[in-house]
Parts: sequence; C-alpha cells; structure tokens
Amino acid sequence: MAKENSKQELGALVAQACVQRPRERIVASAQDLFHRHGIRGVGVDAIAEAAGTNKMTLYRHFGSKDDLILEYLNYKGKKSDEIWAEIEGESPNDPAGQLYGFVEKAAKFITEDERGCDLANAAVELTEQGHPGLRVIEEFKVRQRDRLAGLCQAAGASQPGLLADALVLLIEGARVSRRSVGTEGPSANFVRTSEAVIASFGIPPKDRPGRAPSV
Amino acid sequence: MAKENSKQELGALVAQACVQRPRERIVASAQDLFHRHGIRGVGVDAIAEAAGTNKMTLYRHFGSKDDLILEYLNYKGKKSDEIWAEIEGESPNDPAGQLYGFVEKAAKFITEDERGCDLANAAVELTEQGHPGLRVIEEFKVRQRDRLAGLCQAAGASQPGLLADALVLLIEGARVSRRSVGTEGPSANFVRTSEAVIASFGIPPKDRPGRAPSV
DNA sequence: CCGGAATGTTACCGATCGGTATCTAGTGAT
DNA sequence: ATCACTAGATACCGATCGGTAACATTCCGG
Repeated sequence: MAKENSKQELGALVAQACVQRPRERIVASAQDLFHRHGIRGVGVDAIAEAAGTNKMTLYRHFGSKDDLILEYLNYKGKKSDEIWAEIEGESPNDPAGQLYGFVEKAAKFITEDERGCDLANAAVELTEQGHPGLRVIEEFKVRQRDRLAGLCQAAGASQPGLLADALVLLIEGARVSRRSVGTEGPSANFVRTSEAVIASFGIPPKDRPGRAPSV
Repeated sequence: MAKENSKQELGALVAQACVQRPRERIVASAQDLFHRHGIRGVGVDAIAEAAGTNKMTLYRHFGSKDDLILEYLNYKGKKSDEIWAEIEGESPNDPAGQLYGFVEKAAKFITEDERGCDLANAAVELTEQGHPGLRVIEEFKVRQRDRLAGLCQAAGASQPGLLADALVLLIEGARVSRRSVGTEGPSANFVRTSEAVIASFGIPPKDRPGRAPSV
C-alpha cells in the first residue's frame, strides 16, 4: 500500500494556533482530518497531535474514536442548519427564492469542496452495520429532504414531495460525481438541470440578476 | 472503535467452493470483501483466508494490495460493459428503448444493492491523492457518461449531452441516497423522475408493458 | 517417474491501530 | 498557600496492518 499524503496539515496547524481549550482543538482537528483523509484514514494519534495535545487528553474528553466520529457527524449537521438559516435570511418570505438560493448554495459547495458530502462519505466508510453514526446520517438526510419538501410545497410546486426527491438526487449525484470526475463532468450542469426541473413543477423561474423583468 | 462485522462471510465461502485456481479465488474474495466492508476495511490476510489460501500465495499473484484494488476496480468496469451489452441485446436498434432499459437496469441495482456504486465508494476511500485507482474510476465514469450521451443523441434528444449529465446525476444520487436513507427515500422516485426528464428532452415515453398503444 | 513450477505453512518484520496506566506539571478559586 | 481539577508526557497493552523469508508440499507435463 502506497503511503498516505504527508504534506503539511494546514488546517490542523490553524486549529492549533487558536488558543481554545484542548477539547475544541481536538474537534477542530478531527473535522479537518476526517474530511480530508476519511474516517478510517485517520488515527486518534494523528488527531491528538494535530490538535497540539496528546492521546490521553483526547480520551479524557471522548470515550472512544466512535464518540469523536459522532461529534464530527453532528457538527456537520449543525453547519447545515446554519446554511439553511442563511438561505432564509437572504430570501425572507419567498419560498421560491429560497429554493433557488438552496440550489445555488449547493452548487457552491459542489465546486468548492472536492471531497463531496462528508455525511454521505461517512456512510460509505461506516460499513459496520448498526454503527451509531449511520443513524445520525440518516436523520440528517431525512431532515434535509423534508425541509426541501416543505419549501417546494410553500413555493407552490405541483408535487412537492416528488420535486424534493428529484432535487435530492441531483444534489447527491452532483457531489459524488464531482469527486469522481471533477468539476468539468456532469456536475457542471447541476444548476441548469435543477432549475429546469424546478420550473417543470410549476414554480416560476427566478429573476436573473441583471435581467430586467419582462413586464 | 467497535469491532467490524464478523458474521459468516457467505460470498467468501462460495468463492472457496468453486474449485478455480488460487488467483481466481483471490479476486473473487477481494470483490466480495471490498464490496461489503470497503477497501480500507479489509486486510490482505482476510482476503487470503476467504479465498481458502494464504497471504504468501496472494502476494505471488499481486505485488501489493494496491494491485488487488486495481484488479477490483477494473473488474467492476468489465461487469458494467456486460450490462451495456445486455441492454443493447434487449432493445436492438432502438436507442430510446435502450435508454429506458438503462434506467430500469439502474433502478434494479439501486434497490438490490444496498452498498451503492463500488467505484464511487472507492473514490471516497482512496484519499491518497494520485492513487492509480482514481484514474480507473474516472475513466470508467467518463466512458459511462459518453455512452449515455451517445444513446441520448441516437434517440433524438434535443440536448443529448445535457440529458446524459442529468441522468448521471440522478443515478449517482439515487445510489448514494439509497445508502444513506434506504429504498424508501428519494431513490424510490428515481425511475419516475428519470423518465420525466428524458421525456422533457423530446424523447417519446416508452410503451408501458400491459398498456395498449394509444393508436 | 522425474523435475520444475505452483502452492501451502510458519514465522517473522516494523509500523500503526484503538485504548489505558501512571506520574508530573500547571491552573484557578478559595 | 492550599486544594482540586485539568492537561501533558511517556510508556505500555494486544491486535492488526502490509509485506517478506525460508522451507515443505503438492501437482502436472514431459
């Protein structure tokens, strides 16, 4: 087996630079390392070292690596909640606008983050059936889908549930495709396809910035 | 870390039962174990034992675990070629029929295989940048998309490339979603959504079996 | 029947895995 | 100054990782 990347762990150093307490530094390092190398590709030693502390202190805060994984997964869920709040703030009382905002936000993540969805990736790595992390992932994905469905309904979609499912498939697909074949592959057409699908469910296309309204 | 599944490795025993030469038994076991537990979740010892042989013989046929991984990846690509041949055989000289056949075939895999696409999963696990397996995965995914695009064009789609990309996103998304939230989630609507998208590109919907033609 | 190739067996290598014990050094509040 | 709590340091545990050396055995073609 060829050896893993050993180039400088930038994010980890950043985590160390912040003078937070060890617990915060540990979770920050775990976020960064799990994201970059995968859950099974990172050992607790590496996390502790990246956090500028040691394994003993890590185990005083987290009973096991699995605990740390759960922390990682839940954190990603909270991050997503923040993004939903952003979207709502940018288009208050405008479900259709929020829907398009969501698509654009998703597109941004697809192009900027080469590693794809951390939750979906974790589901691939957690092959041990019944692993507690799988429940966290499922709950998050279901919540995400239901939120999307609520938005579709509020925006007046003809079949909100079906539209939400279609958008979920497109988003998940774009993230995983971006990982396999890069930004020039099928994920490049994610926004165009998503907007076409949304429109086909009876939701009027959004006003493109810079283009005068047709009335 | 909780321990990995240790329930009987059925497929492995099957591989052992077939009286092929060690090499074939090894690749068969690797297929099965990599698929079920992920690449990083399986050691060479486990593969050798599942193949009814030992590590030494394994290393006489494969120089490293990475070599075995490449064998695994390439095998999946060949399997896919066979499926394309099936599709062509079932609807000869009927591009639109092959397109719908592809969607149905994909749906079958989505529901039957809980682990999703092995190539996409491998891309998640192979975090070491520049790993030779990543090239194999990319080549396969590109080939798959181009084949799909060719079919879309032959079927007379208005924008064949765009339709092919959309279908790729839907398929990839359905496979990864099925893994996170099961068959009752968004992937349940994969066929309906895909057929709607295909139709929206100007390709006539296929004749549903059991429904009389409208003329 | 013989000889070479393929396979099996066992033991080993250094490294890393997740996790723990022990002891010391620092810290802040009273 | 004291005391309890937090954190650092180091060594260790058994298990497993990918990979190899050496030798015994089996098998098959000539």
